[in-house]
Amino acid sequence: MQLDALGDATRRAILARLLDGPAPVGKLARDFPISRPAISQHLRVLKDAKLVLDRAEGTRRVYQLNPQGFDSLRDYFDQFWAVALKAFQEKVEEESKEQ
Amino acid sequence: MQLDALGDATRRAILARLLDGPAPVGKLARDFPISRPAISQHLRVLKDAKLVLDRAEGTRRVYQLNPQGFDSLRDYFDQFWAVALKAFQEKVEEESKEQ
DNA sequence: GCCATCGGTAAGCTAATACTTACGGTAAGT
DNA sequence: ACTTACCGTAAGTATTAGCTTACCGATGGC
Repeated sequence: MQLDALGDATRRAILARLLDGPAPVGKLARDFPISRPAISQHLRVLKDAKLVLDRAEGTRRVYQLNPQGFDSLRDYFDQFWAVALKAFQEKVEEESKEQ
Repeated sequence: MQLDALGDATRRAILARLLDGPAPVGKLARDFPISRPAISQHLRVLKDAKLVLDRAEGTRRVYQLNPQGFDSLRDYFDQFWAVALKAFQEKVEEESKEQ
């Protein structure tokens, strides 16, 4: 589930960083106060969640956002949201009936 | 941040349960395989994240979804999504240029 | 007033997870 | 071929987070 991967502030920061464009692991590591292996581990979680994808580029490994994971997350969220909105609406109607 | 609260499967299940309507703590606890205090603790996290709100009802404490948290979460997500989409688009354009 | 129900919180345990250092393997440059 | 740069993974540690039991206060019914 994508939300498990998003439950960590560092991973969200990495994703935010990738909004500026693809970046290799080393560059990301330099931008963050934690070690390169730590970044690698976060990237693996994000990759498993399909939130990022990677490609080899010479000796570097470039990571970028993966639309797929965000799509399915959006679907999940929209669906939840639709049901919730309906529930709120019904509640409001009920309350106005009680008046 | 709401995403920290959503990073736990049990809390997501509690929220999904609350889609069916408001419920007191005890009822929620009976619907889940964990103890009542555990539910209470999850509810506190959800409340801090403004994803649920609670009201006293006699000796019971009834919890329900809080639109506020979902709104701000949606804003955050939409904003991220907009930037990401733009990034993808620019990348596609760049690639077609390179052809 | 007394007892039962309900729920929040504290304390403590355990398991998960985020981090570090150390190592190894691959690609590029000289 | 040798060296350098880059990165993933394994192993170990420490912090965090979720859970349980135990306790306490508050409300409501008798």
